[in-house]
Amino acid sequence: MKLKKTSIRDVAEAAGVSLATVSNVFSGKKRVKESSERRVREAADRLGYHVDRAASQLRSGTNTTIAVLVPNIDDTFFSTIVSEIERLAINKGYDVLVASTHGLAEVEASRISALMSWRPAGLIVVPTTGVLPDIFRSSIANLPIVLVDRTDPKTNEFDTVTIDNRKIGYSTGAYVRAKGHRHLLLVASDLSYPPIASRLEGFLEAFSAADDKVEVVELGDEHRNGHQEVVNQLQENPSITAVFALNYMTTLDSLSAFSELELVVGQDISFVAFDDDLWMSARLTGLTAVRQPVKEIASTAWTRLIERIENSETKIPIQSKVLTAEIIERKSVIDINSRAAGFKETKPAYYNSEVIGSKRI
Amino acid sequence: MKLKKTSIRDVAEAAGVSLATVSNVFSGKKRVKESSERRVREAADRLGYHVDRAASQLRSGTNTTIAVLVPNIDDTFFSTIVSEIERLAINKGYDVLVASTHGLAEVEASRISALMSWRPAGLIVVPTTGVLPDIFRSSIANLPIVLVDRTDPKTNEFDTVTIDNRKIGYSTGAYVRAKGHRHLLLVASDLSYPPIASRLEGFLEAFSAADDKVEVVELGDEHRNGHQEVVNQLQENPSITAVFALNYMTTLDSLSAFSELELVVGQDISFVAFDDDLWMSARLTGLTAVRQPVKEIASTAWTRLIERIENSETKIPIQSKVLTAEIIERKSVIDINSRAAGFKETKPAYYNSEVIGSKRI
DNA sequence: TTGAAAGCGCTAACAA
DNA sequence: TTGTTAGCGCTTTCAA
Repeated sequence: MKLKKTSIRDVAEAAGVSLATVSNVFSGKKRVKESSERRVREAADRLGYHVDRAASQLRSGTNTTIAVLVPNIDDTFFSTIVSEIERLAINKGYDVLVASTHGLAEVEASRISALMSWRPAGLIVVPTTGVLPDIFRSSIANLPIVLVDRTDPKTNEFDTVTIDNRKIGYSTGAYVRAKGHRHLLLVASDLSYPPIASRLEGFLEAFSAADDKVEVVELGDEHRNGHQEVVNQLQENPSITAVFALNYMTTLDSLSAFSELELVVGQDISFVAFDDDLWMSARLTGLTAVRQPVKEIASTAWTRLIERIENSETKIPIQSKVLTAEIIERKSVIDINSRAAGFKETKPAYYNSEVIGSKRI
Repeated sequence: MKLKKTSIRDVAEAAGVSLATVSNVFSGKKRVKESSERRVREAADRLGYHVDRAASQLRSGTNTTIAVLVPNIDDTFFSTIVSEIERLAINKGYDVLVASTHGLAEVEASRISALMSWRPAGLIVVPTTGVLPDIFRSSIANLPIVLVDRTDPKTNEFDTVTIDNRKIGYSTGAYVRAKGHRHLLLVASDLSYPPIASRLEGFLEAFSAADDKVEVVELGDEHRNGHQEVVNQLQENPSITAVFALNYMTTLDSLSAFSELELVVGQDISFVAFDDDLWMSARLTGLTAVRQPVKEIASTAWTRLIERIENSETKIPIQSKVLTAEIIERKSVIDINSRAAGFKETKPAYYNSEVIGSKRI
């Protein structure tokens, strides 16, 4: 039962016009008499006709598709980027093709290859490993490409959009240190990822005085029971007063560890999370977190890409855009200075709600 | 500088074979002598050649693309579905085209239209509104389609995959009631969405005894300051002892409200969250939550779709698959019965960690 | 095992 | 304003 799909020819016949007229109605490239247009649209609707992109693209040689490759779609950071790029692209008449590597470096090359066979007008890639497959060099010559996040901004082969990881690491280090903390635990995922390494590096720069001490755990990017290692570190180093997670997954691992040790954040332990998310503020003790400007990262990447696409004749120099992350200060980092200075210790805030509380129970 | 893309012809010339041979090397549909194959692949690599899908698809009439349309990619529930479908599809040699409506019903029709022009082999749609645009009826005749989540399983036009929302609503109602709660607040997003309405309905069935009382707030699907309405309800009804959020966004709104009122979950107020997420267990008081079998939803939809695609000749009857959600019990729902019966009130668990705590500060 | 040639559905160039 | 026609890059006969 392989009934033929309706084609431009069917519509032309049904509307009593030529192929070219139908084409013009849908492409809008040439004026069509209103009455013809109406008949064409009516026939198309009735027959359920949609322009065939494959044929259109093949014939015209133009392509209004851009491809996006991310490590994981089910990671807020990446899905927000994809979502934002899609919004901007559609707005400009482009369609977006999304692929993910599911965090597998060996999948990356084959996914890129698959994307390439769509002949996209441009490519936005969040490299899974930070190292680009060689496939890029040969097949991608001359295709607009923007690399995002997990990449070295100092590369001079492609445009890049990153955040200043060293700087936000430094700022966080300085922030925590100013609050009086001197022994700290850094929870990293995979130190071989450039952004993670830079965050660490920046932090250590700010936290390098004689009496400063930093422990580092590397949990890997698979997060299998990562919190146990955090628990161990905390137990082995009772003088640790604060923890800084270097990405979202290790933020969760850290919190799990606190929960297991029955440590109250912002009371027994200070904490800085990475990648702000809605739930971090929907707590009694809001989590102080590093917020990456995700949407801005996406829009910057999009702007760079479309600029190259629309000026493919011009030689535009490679650009590396570095954006800035910020610390959203909430209540999870205690100021030890004031305590040391005899600051009057108060009960946790929610104790004041005993009245309401007891009314309810 | 419009340098021509390398085509199958270039590869054929470089390898000294015919077009057909190159085609066969990449499609694998006919045997090719090993030496020819090697020369072809070598030439292709050198020239950076990838089969042009548009041309391939146009000529062959076959299409290995499936399209997925969701309301939002940056929503864990949907992005997990997309991610899982993509994984399964690629495994079978299909490519996935993702589009989102950004929650806008009026965008839905145009997105579907755009997807259709790719001539996909099948379509998986999470309707934004629960009402399908008419476009479906005309243009989609005969195309395999599976509707997921926001749809009425009783439809007999398309295959559907949903969860038993009424049942999980009922179970939650029964659970909370068994814990002794009698006055409760339900926090809904948009009651016009079938799943939300069913959850509510099921809950009310279990919570309908003479002394039961349920307040319902509808916050809308835009979640602008939704938590304020929860705060109001809680203040107006001091006898409310438990809250059930009907979806993920209202879960966050509820928690924000508790935080604003300085109510400790699992102590001053009982709470059941919707859509389990990692952070819900990474807390001192883990959140009891309804977990939807997201991956199973995705794989079921995929299985149904591929079945139809691969048996397009056969008439398969419409199927409605209804999966079951489950309650993940943690600590956020207090058992009021035992309290009422003179249960010895204990300090919150983390008080036992004072020793560790004081060591740290 | 390979090659030659036709044609998928569309758009662009040109003619009317 | 509309119609005619060639051909985009590929796959699929069919013949060698």
